[in-house]
Amino acid sequence: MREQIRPTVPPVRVGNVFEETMERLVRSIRLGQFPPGSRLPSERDLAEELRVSRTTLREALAELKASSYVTVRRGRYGGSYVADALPHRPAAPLDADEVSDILTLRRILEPAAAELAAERGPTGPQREELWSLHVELTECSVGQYRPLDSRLHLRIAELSGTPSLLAAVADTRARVNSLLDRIPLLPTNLDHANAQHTEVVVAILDGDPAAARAAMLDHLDGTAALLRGFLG
Amino acid sequence: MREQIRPTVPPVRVGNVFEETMERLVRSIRLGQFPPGSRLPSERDLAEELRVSRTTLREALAELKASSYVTVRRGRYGGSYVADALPHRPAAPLDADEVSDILTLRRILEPAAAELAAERGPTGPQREELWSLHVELTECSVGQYRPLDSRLHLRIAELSGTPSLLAAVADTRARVNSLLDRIPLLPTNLDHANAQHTEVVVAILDGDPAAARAAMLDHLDGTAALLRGFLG
DNA sequence: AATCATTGGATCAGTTGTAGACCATTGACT
DNA sequence: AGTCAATGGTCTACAACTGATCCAATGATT
Repeated sequence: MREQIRPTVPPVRVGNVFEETMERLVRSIRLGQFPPGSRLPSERDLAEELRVSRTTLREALAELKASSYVTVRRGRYGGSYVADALPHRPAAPLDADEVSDILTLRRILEPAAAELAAERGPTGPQREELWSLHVELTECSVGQYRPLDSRLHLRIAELSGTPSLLAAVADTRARVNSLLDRIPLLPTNLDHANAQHTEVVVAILDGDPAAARAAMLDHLDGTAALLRGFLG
Repeated sequence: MREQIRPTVPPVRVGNVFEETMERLVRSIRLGQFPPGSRLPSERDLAEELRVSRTTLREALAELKASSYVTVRRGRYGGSYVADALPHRPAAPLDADEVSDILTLRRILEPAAAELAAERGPTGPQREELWSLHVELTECSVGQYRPLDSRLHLRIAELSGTPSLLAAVADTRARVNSLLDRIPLLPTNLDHANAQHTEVVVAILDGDPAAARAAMLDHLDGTAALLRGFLG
């Protein structure tokens, strides 16, 4: 008789509400969803979006403030403002299996997203925004590169017109970011990445799905090689 | 000045713990992770896996029992047993955007999973199990088809050797299932699907990635057309 | 027939998270 | 200079969830 194989059922909840909330916020900031210098929604609004009590949200915000992710100002027109340069994270050791897992999934998702974005063809304002995001990325300071890079990639995924794909890309990108935090950010690589971004963006604007996919694949394999290199 | 576009931050938690637990169990059962007739882990074990108190888990199980997903027996060697034929779900109206969203993502993930599975090449026991799952599917009763079908697809995703991909496939498959629950299960389609499954499985066993991807794509587009047809 | 480990069933004190009201502060606007 | 709406800061009563203990039932094993 065949041995009964039962994949484990993943936990309903990881950590408590406070921890999850905290993680969500850090993630959103590192993904460039709230770019450096921008303002978070008011506590009341954010709590509602996250479906969390304001009390709990405030605990998380206090933690973010303590780790200097944000600065908080009171009064009307006050709020929580994202720091201009994000704090460094404690570097955990790289696990080869995890690296391979993340990179494999990303290699499936992002080229498909770029391809779909090119197929759909962005509207006028979307075209301008996509290009300006790219330009902003080439001009920003090194300390702001990662979140703005993520923001560009997420915007492309959004242009695929497939919300679930965007969510999946955001998930993997958050994980990739935590890997990238463990290796240095070299100017040479940035130039290379910027050139590749140009290719991807142009292909999307040209409505050339195959080129968009190919350029994205090329781009991803670049950083993938970089990451694998740091595994020894 | 460019209008500030801020994608919404998804909720930290959807529903309360009870509802989430309940949903997880229903999902696992409908995905064939606990096939018809099989036994769930003991309440203590399940609660631990789901990271939920036994109290809450029991509330969810009580609900499952009430909707005749499971039958419960007391005493040693007792436990919760999955029903032989799963209950029908209330049919919500099909939303065209949601259908397209799910099908698009699935079309990205599952062919990639099949391709990777073929590339890797299953080990001896895995080969036998994969084939026997397929055979089981061709021989089962109509009431058991959906969960066993899902189980086969998940097993293929698992053979990709990429845990995150498996998780993503499971997610989309759960959503596809909820769509499929709204359209009838025609014997003609089943025969067709079984033939396509054969192609996919054979390609994987042959270690032919391109064929595996192509066969899976073909298979998915079949049911996709079916679903789109029911949108009018 | 008796044993007993394992399972579901029930209860309760303690902790975590929520909802809402209210206060304190700020700065654009009049 | 004064107003006031929106924001962060604080507190409290309430609900949800936990974890721990104990009870009741079952059936393979002896």
